[in-house]
Order: sequence, then C-alpha cells, then structure tokens
Amino acid sequence: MVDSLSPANEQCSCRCIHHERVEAAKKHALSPKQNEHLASLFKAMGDPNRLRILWALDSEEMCVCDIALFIGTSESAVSHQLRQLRLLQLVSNRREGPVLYYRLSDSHVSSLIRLAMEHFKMEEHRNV
Amino acid sequence: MVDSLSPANEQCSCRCIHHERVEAAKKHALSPKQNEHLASLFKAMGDPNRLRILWALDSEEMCVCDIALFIGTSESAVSHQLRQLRLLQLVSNRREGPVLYYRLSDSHVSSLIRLAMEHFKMEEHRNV
DNA sequence: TCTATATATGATCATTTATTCAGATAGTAA
DNA sequence: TTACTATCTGAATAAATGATCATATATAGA
Repeated sequence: MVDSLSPANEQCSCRCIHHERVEAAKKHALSPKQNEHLASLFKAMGDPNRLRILWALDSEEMCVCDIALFIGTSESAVSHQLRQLRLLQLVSNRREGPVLYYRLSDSHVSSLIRLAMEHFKMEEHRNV
Repeated sequence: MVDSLSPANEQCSCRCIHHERVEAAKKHALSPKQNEHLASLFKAMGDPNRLRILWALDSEEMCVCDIALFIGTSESAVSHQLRQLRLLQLVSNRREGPVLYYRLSDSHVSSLIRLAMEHFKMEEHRNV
C-alpha cells in the first residue's frame, strides 16, 4: 500500500492516518488531467470580472466594446479575459465586419452559475 | 442612460457600443455582493489541491493527516486550504479527541463538480 | 504538572495573475 | 494605397496567492 505513494509524499507517513481512507480517496479520485481541467474551469469562473462577463453573455451576445463598458474596464483587459475564456471553450465569437460578437459556447456555464446560486440561497431576480 | 454609469466607467463612452445591450446586461446582472460570493466559491474550487480535497470529502470524512497524505503536501498547507474552505462554509469538521474530521457542508459542491464534468464530457468512473 | 499528538496560525517568499500600455493585426471604406 | 475602427497581443508591473517554516493552541494521557 505504502509503495503506491509517489516518492515525494513521505512527509506524513509517520502520523495518525487512516490508511484505508487514503486508499479509498485515491481510488475515488479524478485523474490528474481531469482534476486540472475542472480546476481551470472553476478558476476561470472564479474571477469577479470574468464571472460578470459570463453571466452577461448568458442572456445576449455582446461585442468587446459593450463588455468593456458594462464591466467598467479597458477593452484590452476585456480582450485578455475573453481570450482565457475562449481557450477554455467557455465562449465563442462571431465576426460581423470588424466587430466580434461573443456568446457562451454552451449552457453548462450558466447552469453552473445557477446551481452555485442555490448554495448561497440566492434568488435569481430575472428582470430582463 | 449614461448617467447611470459609475464615474469610473468613462473610458469607452466614445466607441461603437450597443447601449441597449449594455443597459440590458446591467439589469440582468447579479448584485456586486452576489457576484463576489459566487466568484469566491468558484475560486475556491479553482485550485487543483482544494478541488481534490473537496472531491475526496464527497465520499468520506477525512482528518487533516489523511488529506495531507492523499494530496501529497504538508499538513500545514492542508490546514490553510481547509480554513479557506471552512470560511466559505464548503466544509465542516467534527472533533474526536485531538482529531478533526472534515466533511462537505452540503451537497452543492459535489453537484457542481459533477455538472462541470459534463462540460468536459468526463465519465465519472465510480470505482469505490 | 509535563509530554506528546493533531491541528491552527502568522510571517515570509516565490509564483501566479489581472491590468495597463504600446504596438500589431484584421476588416472597411475612401 | 491611406485612414479609420475594432480587436488582439506581448511586455511590464503591481497585487494576490499557495507553500513553507516556525510557533501557538488544544486535547489526551502519565
């Protein structure tokens, strides 16, 4: 059992520890890759400005200018944020002339936000 | 319309902009407080180690030692992470003598993780 | 009381990250 | 081509963050 530990994990091997729980947790654990992917998704949603962008795009397409005005930051800052969201495939865009219209790639993001709202027992006062 | 902007948001007022979309986004937007709460929840879940902890605690109680061995970091690091999760009320603990057993505070966290897995079309290979 | 164990906490440090600025790219129209 | 607009990108900087180390607290037992 102990030899299934990676070499770096030696610092605690002498303490209380319920070895069977640790082994069970390892079996139940997500793969490192899955875990990284999920963490990066949540991290992307964990920035207040990005979260506002995502929530805004849930109800309508917006261009970079619109978002910058809505968020109250520079267009460059918004563009950087949008790139992150694009790389994670949370948003996609559509070009119309020189203007890029951004939207949510799928409904998972807004589902996650709504589910998270339940945790805080927030009301989703839809007034749009 | 424009006077509903906060004084700091002046940098984009001369660009293309679909003002009606910006106004609609503002109406639809979460309150700053709600937004901050949600962002902090997602941010907490956005660290790979914290996410592993949360996912592990979904299936069983673990003490700090267990978690440290499972994650492969020091108990102090785990304790710091657990404090953040406690302050956000994502986990709670139960004392048994000198040992603190941690568990998820409610089922929202694991629901969020499972929903996020759908975004990546991950399979939840339950082998525990 | 003293000792040992389990966990928590505060300070520090290295890394990450969000924004800003300057400049580049892409599209449109003259 | 030139000029203009919308957006993107890379570098730099300041702030936030996670881990480590040393120390403190809490509980149990002698």
